[in-house]
Amino acid sequence: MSSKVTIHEVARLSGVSIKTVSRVLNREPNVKTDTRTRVQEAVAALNYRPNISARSLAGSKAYLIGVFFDNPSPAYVTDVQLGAIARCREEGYHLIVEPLDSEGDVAAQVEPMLHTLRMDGVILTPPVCDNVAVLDVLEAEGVPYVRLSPDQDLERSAHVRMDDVRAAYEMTAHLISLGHTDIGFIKGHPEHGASHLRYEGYVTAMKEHGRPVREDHVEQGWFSFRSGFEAAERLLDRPDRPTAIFASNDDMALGVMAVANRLRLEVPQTLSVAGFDDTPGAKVVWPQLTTVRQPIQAMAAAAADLLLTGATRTEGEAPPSRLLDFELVVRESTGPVG
Amino acid sequence: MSSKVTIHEVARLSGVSIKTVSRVLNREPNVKTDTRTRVQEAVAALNYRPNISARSLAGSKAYLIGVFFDNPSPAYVTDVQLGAIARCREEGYHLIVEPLDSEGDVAAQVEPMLHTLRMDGVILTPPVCDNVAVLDVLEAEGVPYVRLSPDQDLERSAHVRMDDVRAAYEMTAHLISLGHTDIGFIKGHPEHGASHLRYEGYVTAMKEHGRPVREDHVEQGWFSFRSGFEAAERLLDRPDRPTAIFASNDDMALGVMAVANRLRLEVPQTLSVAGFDDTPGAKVVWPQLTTVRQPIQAMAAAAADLLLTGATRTEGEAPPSRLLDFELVVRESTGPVG
DNA sequence: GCTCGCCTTGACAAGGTTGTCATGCCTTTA
DNA sequence: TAAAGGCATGACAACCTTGTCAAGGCGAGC
Repeated sequence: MSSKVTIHEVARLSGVSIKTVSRVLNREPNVKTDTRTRVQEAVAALNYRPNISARSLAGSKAYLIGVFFDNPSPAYVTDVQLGAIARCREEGYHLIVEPLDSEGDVAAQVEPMLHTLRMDGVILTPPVCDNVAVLDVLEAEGVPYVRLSPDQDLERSAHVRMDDVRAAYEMTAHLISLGHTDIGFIKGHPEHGASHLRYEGYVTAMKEHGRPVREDHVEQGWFSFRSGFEAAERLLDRPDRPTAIFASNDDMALGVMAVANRLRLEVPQTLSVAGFDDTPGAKVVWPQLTTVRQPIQAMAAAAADLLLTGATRTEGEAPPSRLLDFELVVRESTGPVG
Repeated sequence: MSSKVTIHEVARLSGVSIKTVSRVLNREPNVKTDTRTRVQEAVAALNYRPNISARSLAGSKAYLIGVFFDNPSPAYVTDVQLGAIARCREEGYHLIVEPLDSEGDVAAQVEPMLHTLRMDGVILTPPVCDNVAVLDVLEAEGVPYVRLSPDQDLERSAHVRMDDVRAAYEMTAHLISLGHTDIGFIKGHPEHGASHLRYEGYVTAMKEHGRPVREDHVEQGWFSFRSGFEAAERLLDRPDRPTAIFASNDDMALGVMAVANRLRLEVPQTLSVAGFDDTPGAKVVWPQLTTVRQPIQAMAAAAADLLLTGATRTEGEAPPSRLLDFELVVRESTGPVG
């Protein structure tokens, strides 16, 4: 059993009042350096840790940040958690995870948990971050929130995102620099905002480099392995096939690789393949996939930071936002035209 | 802003004392049905939700279950969270996630968080679940915990696991039933307990079916894609290669598939490949991988259940444990001997 | 009819921290 | 020199619920 040391004992040992100990713990101003030091020594000596329940009952803060998700990708979710925790720990905050069941009434699930356990802030990942009902509840309850890679209504709240357009532009430019002219493209799920942005980057890069965007070299996909596989079959099983394919995400790119294998097309000698997201699967394939890495952990950390510093509390001002840099990860699936 | 309704107002509206409302909320016995109903109506009318901080300060429960992990597999971690949450929600508990940095002093990370935020229980995933220092801290702090798939010292605490031996046995039997005689095996990381169990299942099945275990058809791997790839190169790049390979996990099995592709061996016509774990990657490969599914969500739910029902509070008795069933997932990567 | 004991309920303290307000001292300003 | 204001600190209430203990009512057994 742990000996529960209270603030009382720290006060007694350091010879000050409870309130002063509290001030030191909360880094409040107006405490003599001398006193502050003495208290800190007592805290260390007794191995005292404030009781979080008492804290949040008495004060306004709960020392809890929520992460709501409804995201099918475990890798994404875990990265968000790791990034958020990294920042939260510095301030003594904890992370509470709330998977949402998108099949049901999401807003109805959110309301009780917000009500019971007053979190100091919530991080929303796609696609929940675009669920208007959830945002409404959050605002009604007065809980600050930050959205990660939101798709719609950017001005509505604080958010953190990455420049999908430029990333897709640079990946396309990378393929062009390898000598490719006919670069196929597989679009993502049409209802996912990133799809349009990535396509836009591809088109812009092609045009700026004087490459025509051939209608018959652009296929619609749905972000799934299968849809990538099928799109690749249509693109590759004919004589005038492209020498490179840029898929809007890794899963679809893996589908392209599978078709290439099946058709006995050497990657990257005969066909270059590029993906987007740098999922774990990108490394679990041979050859390893060239892709774009989203700085997910950093984005989540930035979101936590906005929450912890109170940057979301803007009166009338536009909500703050952060735009983080992506990283082009060039592996073995792309190479010069053979 | 949400109107903060207190238990006081519920008491006033229903015409009973605060304490009686509390009794109803906590489903305590000895409350007249009539009274209970009246209180419940008032709760509903006011949309009252108890304040969790006040609850845990006054009472013993914190309504928080922790999940500690240090697991490189996002899919695993997410499944654990989903499984645990499913059970926790039923009882109004929340999940607090604490990724541990295995590079540092893990026990030192655990102590403060346990001390600050008194969780009612903790779920430990591999490999943290076998970290003796962490278990020591947990016990010193008097926090109940349940381990998932622990490897050592099973009797030390409550735990939930799956029968790895039998699963490996059945996968091997499946391959044998398809007509395979020379079945290669790739072992997992030697310091991971599951490795030995899975190998044991393989050996037992081979022997019971009168198949010899050829030393040169068993390779050491480390659970990584690369190690599977390299092991497969050794197994396959020779005339007397096996007609089937059973890898101790999916990542290594995917490595095998990559080598097969490279060597132009048709899967499953020329070579059958089986994995273990049913990771997302198993479906993102062509042909899709035959593997063993661990009921991770169910295991986590069982762990949460042990915690919530107080089953871990055994006085002198042996700690409780649960053994869950696995599932053989037969997909396209295994087939009859060609 | 009386005692015993169970069921039902309520009054009150406790739980550990923060917020508010008051106090005393020291420094600056007129 | 006196007044004003800032700094450092402490006393005490407040936060909202649960645990403890006592009390009243009622039925069963003798």
